[in-house]
Amino acid sequence: MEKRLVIVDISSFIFRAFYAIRPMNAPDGTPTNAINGVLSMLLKLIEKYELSHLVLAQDSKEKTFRHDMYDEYKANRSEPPEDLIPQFTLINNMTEKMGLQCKQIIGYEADDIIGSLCTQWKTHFKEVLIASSDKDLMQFVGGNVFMLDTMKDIKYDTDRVKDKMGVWPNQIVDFLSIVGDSSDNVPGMKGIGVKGASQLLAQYGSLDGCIENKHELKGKRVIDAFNNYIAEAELSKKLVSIKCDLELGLDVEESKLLFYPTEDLIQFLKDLGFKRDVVRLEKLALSLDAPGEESEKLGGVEQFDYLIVNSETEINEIKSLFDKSEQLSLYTEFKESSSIKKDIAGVAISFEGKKSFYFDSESKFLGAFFKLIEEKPSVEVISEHSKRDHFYLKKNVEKFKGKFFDTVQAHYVVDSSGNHSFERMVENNLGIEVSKLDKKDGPFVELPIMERSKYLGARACSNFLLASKLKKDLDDFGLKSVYFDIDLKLLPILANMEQEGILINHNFFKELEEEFQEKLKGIEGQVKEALSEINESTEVNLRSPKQVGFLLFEKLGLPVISKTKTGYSTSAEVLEELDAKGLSSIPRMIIHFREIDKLLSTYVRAIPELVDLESKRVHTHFNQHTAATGRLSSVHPNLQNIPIRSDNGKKIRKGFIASPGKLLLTADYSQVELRILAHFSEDPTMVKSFLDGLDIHAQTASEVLGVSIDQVSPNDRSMAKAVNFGLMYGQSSFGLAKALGISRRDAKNYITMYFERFNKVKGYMDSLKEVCEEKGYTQTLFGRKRFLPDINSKNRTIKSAAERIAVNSPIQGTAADIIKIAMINISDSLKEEGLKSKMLLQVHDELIFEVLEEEIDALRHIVRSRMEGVVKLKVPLSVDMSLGVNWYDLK
DNA sequence: GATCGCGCGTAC
DNA sequence: GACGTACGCGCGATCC
Repeated sequence: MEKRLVIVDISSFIFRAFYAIRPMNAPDGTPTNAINGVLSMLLKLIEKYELSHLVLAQDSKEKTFRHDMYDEYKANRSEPPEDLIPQFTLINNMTEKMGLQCKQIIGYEADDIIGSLCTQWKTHFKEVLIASSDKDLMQFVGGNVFMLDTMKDIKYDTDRVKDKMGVWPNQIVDFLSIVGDSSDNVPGMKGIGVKGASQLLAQYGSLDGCIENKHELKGKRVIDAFNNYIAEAELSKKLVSIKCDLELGLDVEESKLLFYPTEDLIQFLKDLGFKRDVVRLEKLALSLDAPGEESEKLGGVEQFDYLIVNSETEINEIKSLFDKSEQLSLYTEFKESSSIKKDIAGVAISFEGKKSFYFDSESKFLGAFFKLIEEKPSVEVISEHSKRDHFYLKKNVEKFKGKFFDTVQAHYVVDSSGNHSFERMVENNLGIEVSKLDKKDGPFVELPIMERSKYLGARACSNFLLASKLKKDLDDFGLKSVYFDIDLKLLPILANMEQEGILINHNFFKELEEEFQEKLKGIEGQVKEALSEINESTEVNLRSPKQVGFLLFEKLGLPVISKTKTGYSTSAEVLEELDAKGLSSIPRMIIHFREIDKLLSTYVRAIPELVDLESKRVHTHFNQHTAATGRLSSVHPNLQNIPIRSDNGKKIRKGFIASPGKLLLTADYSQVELRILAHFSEDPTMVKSFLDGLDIHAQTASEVLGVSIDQVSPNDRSMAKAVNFGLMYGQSSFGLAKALGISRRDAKNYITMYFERFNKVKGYMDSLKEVCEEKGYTQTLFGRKRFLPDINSKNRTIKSAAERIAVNSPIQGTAADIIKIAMINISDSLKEEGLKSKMLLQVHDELIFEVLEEEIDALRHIVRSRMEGVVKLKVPLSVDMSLGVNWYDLK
C-alpha cells in the first residue's frame, strides 16, 4: 500500500458533526450526536481514503501564544453549546480506544501541529491530506499536500484552492491578513473585502508587494486602508501565520494506522447505544490488519525469498524446518486447470510465510520432500484448494494422513458474501498484491523457471500469512466449530465424490437428443405453418427473446403483459397468459419449443460432452464457498438442477446409471426446511403435525380453512403448499397471489389466517429480523453466520430484501449444515464398516449413492440412521429412500 | 473472435 | 418492488 498520511483537525470534526447530526442520546441520556458523527467521519476516512497513517491534531486548552500577542484573539467565540460539552471527553476516550494517535501541544493550536506535521513529514509520504474546514490551512496545499473536505468529499489541490478562495495557497496568509477572519476575531484591514484582496494579490503578489507599491493603489477605500491599517494587517499576519517548526515529539511510525475494534471499544460504543456502528466496525476490521501484525504487511511480491530446490542443501534446510514447524503452506499449479486428475506443473512450499521453496513437476527432489511429509503426519498443510491438493498428496505420499487448512473455505466461513479469489483474499487481509497468470504470457509451464518459482512462491508465502489471519478471525467470530467440525471435514469427502463421478448412458443421451431434435423440428414447422396462414413469412429465431417479442407484440399485435428493462417480456408466465386468451396458437408453440430446447441445450447435448474419457463418467465439481447460506453448489456440469418436474425433463434422469452389478440409492430428507421452521419457532400446531407424522401441507390447509383433514381438496392442499414455501422466502401477498393466480386480497387473507393459526411462526420470523438488525448477522443452528449490513438500510426496498434473506438464511443454512454433517457421519461409517459403496452426489436435501447389491441393507441402515440422527430437534428428521438402476426408475 | 450482460429456465 | 439459494444456455451488444 502506498503511504498516505491524513491529519485530522479534530475540533473542526467535532463542531461539524454536532451541527450536522440531529440530537441523539445514549441509554443513560448523555447526548451523543457529535460522538456518533465524529466516529462515522473517522470510519469513512479509513474506509475511503486508503490511508496508512493518521494523526488527530487537537487545540491546547490553555491560552496560546496568539492570545499573548493580541488580547482580543478569538474573543468573539461563545461557549460551546451545553449538549456538546460532555461529548468532548467521550470523543477523546473513543479515539484513544480506537488506538488513534492524538497530538496536543500546550500553548499551541491544532493548526500549528498540522502545519508542523505537513512541513516536517511530507517527504515521508506519497500524499498528505489535511481534513479540516479551516481556510487558514489551505496555505499548505501544494505538491503532495492536499486539503480534504470530508463532508463534501472534495480534495483541494492548488487549482481548487484558487477556485474557492480567489488566491493561490501561498497567498492565503496575506489574503487573510487583509480581509481578516471573523471567526477568530482577526481584524484585517477595514475597507477591503474578499474581492479587493484577491485583486490586489493578483496584481502585486503579496501584502508586502502592496505596501511597497502603496502610492500606485487606486480607490478611496483601498488608499484609506493602506494609510490607516497597516499595523492591523501586520498583527493579523502574525495571528494567521502558522508555526511549522514545533518540536512534535512524535515519530512517523507512531502514527501508523493500526486501528482494530477491540472488545473495549465495542463495549464503549454499545454503552453509547451505537449498535449499527459496531457492525460497520467489524466489517471494516476484516479489511485491515490486526495490531501487532504490521511486520507482515509487506509491500508485495519482491518481499518474499524464492529458492528453487536443486540440491541437497535446500532439502536439508527444508528438513530442519520440518523439525521445528507444525504447519507448512503448499501451493500447486496444474498443467491443465479444470480436471481433478491432471498432473501438476509445479509446487511451492513455505514454512513461515517469508521464504519459499519451489519444485518443478519433474524435480528429482520432490521424492525427498514427500518423504518428509510422510515422516511428520502431524503437520498441517495450508492450501488454497485443498480438494485438489488432497489428491496430489494422496497420490504421492504413501499413507498420507496430514490435515489441511483450507484458506478459501476459512475465508468463506468468516464472511460468506463476496469474493474468495486468492488475489482478493490476500489483498484485503494482508495488503499484499500477488500476480495473476496473464494469458498473454502463455501457460504456466512455458514461463521461465525463475518466474514459475516467484509466482508460486509468492502464493505459498502469502497463503501462509493468510492462514494465520483467518485462524484468528475464526476464533474472534466464534466460527471455529463450523469451520473445523463441518466444512473442513467435508472437503476431502467432496473431493472423493468428485473423483468417483457418476456413470452416463451415452447411447441413451444420443437417442434422447434425436428424439428432442425431431420434436423441435416439428414445433418449428407448426410455427411456420401458423405464420403462413396469416401471410406472415418472416424468419424468426425462436431462441431469441428479442425476435419472439417482435413477432408476438409487433407483428401479431398481441397484448403486452409485462416488460423487461430491454424490451417486451416473453417469459413462460407471459406466454401462458397469452395462450389463455386464445388469440393465437403461437404462444403455446413457443412454450413447447422453449421446454425442449432448454432440455436439449442445457442437459442432453451438454452432459455427454463432459464425460471423462478414461472413467466414462461425469465428475461434477462441488463448490463449498459459493452459496451464501452454506449450501453447496455444483458446476461443470451442474448436477443439482437435473429436471424432475416435467415428464420430458424427467426422462433425462434415465441417462444417469449405476455401474454394472450396482444400483443407485437415493435418500432425501422429507420437508427438512419446514421441520427446521417448526423447531425454531416451536409453533405447537406445526410441531404437533410433524410429531403425528401428518401430511404437512394438507394439515396446513385444514388448520387455515378450519375443516378436517379429509375434507381438504387437492386444490386446498396445493394452496397451502405454496404458502408454506413462500413463507420461508419471506413472500408477500403480492407474490403469493401471482404464484397461485388468485387475487391479492385472497392471498392476503390466506396469509393472515395462516399466521393466526400458526401464531409462533410469525413471532419467530419477526424476532429473526430484530436480532439481525441488532447483531448485523443471522445464524444457523450450528452457528454459521451470514452478515447482512443491508438490514439497517434506510432504503426500504434494500431493507426488505435483507429481511427476507434474514428469514430464509437460518432455515436454508441449517438444512445445509444438517446434510453436511450427515455426509461426514455417513462417510465415517462407510469407512468403519469397510463398505465399498460410494456416495456420489448431493442435491441439497438428497444424497445419491452407488451401492453394491450385497451392501444394500447395510447401506440403507447407515444412511437412514446417520441422516436422521444428525441432531435432535423438537420434531423428528425423516428420510425417504429409493433404489434403482438409474436416477429415474426408483422404488 | 472473445467477453459480458440479459432473459430465460432448471433444481431445491 | 414484490420469492430465498444456485448454474448455464443462446442471443446480441461491445470490446479488441
